[in-house]
Amino acid sequence: MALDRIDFAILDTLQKDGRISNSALAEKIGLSQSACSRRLDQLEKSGVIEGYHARLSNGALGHRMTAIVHISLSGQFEKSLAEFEAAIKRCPNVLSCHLMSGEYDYVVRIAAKDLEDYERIHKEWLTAMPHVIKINSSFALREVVDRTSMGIRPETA
Amino acid sequence: MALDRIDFAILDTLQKDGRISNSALAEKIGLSQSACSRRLDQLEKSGVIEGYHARLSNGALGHRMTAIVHISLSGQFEKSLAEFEAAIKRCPNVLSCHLMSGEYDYVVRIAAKDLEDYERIHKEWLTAMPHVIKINSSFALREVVDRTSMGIRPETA
DNA sequence: TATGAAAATGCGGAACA
DNA sequence: TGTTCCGCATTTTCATA
Repeated sequence: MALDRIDFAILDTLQKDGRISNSALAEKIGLSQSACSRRLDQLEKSGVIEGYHARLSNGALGHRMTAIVHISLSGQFEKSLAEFEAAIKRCPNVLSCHLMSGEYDYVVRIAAKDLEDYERIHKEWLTAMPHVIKINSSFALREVVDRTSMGIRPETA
Repeated sequence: MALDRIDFAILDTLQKDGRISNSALAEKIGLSQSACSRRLDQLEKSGVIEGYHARLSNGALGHRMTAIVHISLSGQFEKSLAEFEAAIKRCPNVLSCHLMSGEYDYVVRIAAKDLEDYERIHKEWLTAMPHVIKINSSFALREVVDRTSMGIRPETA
């Protein structure tokens, strides 16, 4: 799907305010309401927009600690990977998880209330996952940036 | 702010569908439209809901590669950290960045079109940031989980 | 531009301390 | 008796054909 600068403007706006009304969006980017609505439909149907989500404050919900955990499995067979991934998806404290090249198999970001809570998660979830042989935990002192998608650069929008 | 199970149900729903209408939300959680709207206002004003965002497909926008980069600075003075963080915030390819305890100072997640694009980002952005003395890049083979906030567990909602 | 749907707001009433 | 929250009705705003 080919995107033009108006599409990028729509994406940029919706990335910053996912609940903006169609009429406000149309006015902001200088399009009629109907044209704006049609483009939005296209962007959603084509999969460029995957969904809309409320961003909740982990802190306000009592989760003030972020851990970044490097995990290795005992083997890299696809079956082992699939079993581990199914398990990690079930853990509600997992914010992100990537299968990696390099020294460790997975990098996992975890939200916890505090160190005690992290200990629980480590014990009840991480060490209980199938095929895990090595777990290396680091803790975030500060969150500097956190977004799900790349910023739309002004020069492309 | 004290949250009850109705609040958790609202948060859970909005996390999954950030553009749901107030009336649909009210019906889903079994509340009148006005009561629902008031609670939502409160959740927004109190900071539990930080915002609403469209989730864009990095793939559909041409960014098919995710790198996880560990970065060390030459000193951990607050001034050095602040200068580095100001610089990293300016890079549009940065998805997340955390100041860490442990061996490396920062863990940074980066979106790139391909390896060539990553080389450019590495050269133009990462090595150009102030106080950086060590950069260690790993590449994601697969994204298993990616969310900004913790899942609301059914038993709490 | 028109029509119906949805959101904001004000008011009354119930539950509870 | 004061506070908090629900629900209904009105007004205004918005989505969509």
